[in-house]
Amino acid sequence: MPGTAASRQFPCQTCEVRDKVICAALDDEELRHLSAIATAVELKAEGVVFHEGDDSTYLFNVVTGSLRLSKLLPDGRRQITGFLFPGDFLGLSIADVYAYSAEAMTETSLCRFSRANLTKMLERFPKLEHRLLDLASNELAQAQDHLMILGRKTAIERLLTILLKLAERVGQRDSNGMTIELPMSRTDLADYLGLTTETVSRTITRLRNEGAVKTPNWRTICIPKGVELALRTGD
Amino acid sequence: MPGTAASRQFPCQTCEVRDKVICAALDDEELRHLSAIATAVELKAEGVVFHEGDDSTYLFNVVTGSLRLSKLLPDGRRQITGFLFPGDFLGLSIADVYAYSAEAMTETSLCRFSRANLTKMLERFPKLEHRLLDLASNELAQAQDHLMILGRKTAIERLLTILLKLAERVGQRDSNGMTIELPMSRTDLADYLGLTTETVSRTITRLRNEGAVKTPNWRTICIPKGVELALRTGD
DNA sequence: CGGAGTGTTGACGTCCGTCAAGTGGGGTGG
DNA sequence: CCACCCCACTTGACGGACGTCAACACTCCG
Repeated sequence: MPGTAASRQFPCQTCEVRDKVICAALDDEELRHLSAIATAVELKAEGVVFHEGDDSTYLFNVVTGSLRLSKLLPDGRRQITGFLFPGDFLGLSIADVYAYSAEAMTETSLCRFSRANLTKMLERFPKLEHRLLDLASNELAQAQDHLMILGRKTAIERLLTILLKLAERVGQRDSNGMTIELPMSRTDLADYLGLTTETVSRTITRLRNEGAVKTPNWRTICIPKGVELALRTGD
Repeated sequence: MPGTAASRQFPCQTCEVRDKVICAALDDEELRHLSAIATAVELKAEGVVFHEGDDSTYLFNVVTGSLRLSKLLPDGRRQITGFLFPGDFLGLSIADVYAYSAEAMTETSLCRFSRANLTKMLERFPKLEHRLLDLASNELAQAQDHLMILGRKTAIERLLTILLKLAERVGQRDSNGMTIELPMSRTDLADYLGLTTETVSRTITRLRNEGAVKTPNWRTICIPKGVELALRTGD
């Protein structure tokens, strides 16, 4: 019966990412405790979560929206190390400062934990720490794929690789193939892929001319069904 | 008194990396249990620990020596994702297969755990899992630095970055500056830095001509004291 | 309608890759 | 102990992929 102590709803129970990120490791009773130390954070497009070098006071779940993680060289050169989407975790760091900046690419909502509180939860629920290790291992594997992109792939291979990866995260499948609503600018893509905006633009044009993709507008990319299959099996 | 049950030595107690890797998280009593599931593994130079795609049955501590981790594209292009030295941990993977190959660059000894056994230990000693998360976070931060190298730095910057990093891990400091005994070939360096052996060679030559390094022989690089300082402060 | 921002296209330059020919040091064997 | 070879490394000549700089196009605003 609703309203009784045993069945009262708390926010996490109805969360869009209840079965992802760190929450997936906990049952409802345990999640109630985690819920108590969580704070909702809302960000507009281009809003800053934290800067490289800030004290790493908080950790976050991504609930809705999209983020970019980036590092800067002193002269301004930028490398984007990852794009985050709902269900991703943010803020793992052994040092006491963040090793990268995190910015919203679109309107975004996060679930925030203070490091101190979360550490206590980890001690209480070892399952949580196990889940974090899984997430970290995943990130590590992704980073290694990214290293291969940057170190050894050509511009066109880089672009196709990330398009396929984005298709898995944010793609809509229909009878014609995949449609991707890009949350990021050409500059963001370039800084992720180790290229310039001009090269990204030229490469997309080349793909369009070859019939590999369609671009109804700047932020939308369609991959026809046949092409997608060919790509997954290796060109 | 030596020889009694309470004080009997077991191998881990005298291990060179007792205070590093995952063992640092445990006291002597706990370490005794970990010791029971560990197997020593010895490798010659160029020996293979495992291949990309193998079942990830084991995890390892690096005790002595040096390893390279690498991924291959179908056409043979190689990206080295990391170099490992004593105290590093090897084998973190969420999937049931390794995401990269691991090969010894020099004579190497490892401490091997089966995944199944180690998982049991993690349940028994949450401190161990916490330690693994720390190690994974560290690796993640390293991977992000590596992404910056590959995506945004020039050949000479790439080389200087890795030389400084190697100096920290395997460098000998004396009155003249740092001396690095490189465990890896030019090809390994190239595949780590996203370059070719020719470019690595030319870049080292250039550094030598500019007086930034000395190379008594192929595998030895010296960084004079003044140069090292200039590099750390940003050229 | 006009301006600003993002994306595209073009002309040209450059850094690094490719291909090929040395060079030198360590190991083997005579 | 020396001669030879092998392999890793170096060096040179050249080319190409991508970067740079600049002009232009499209769209979203007011």
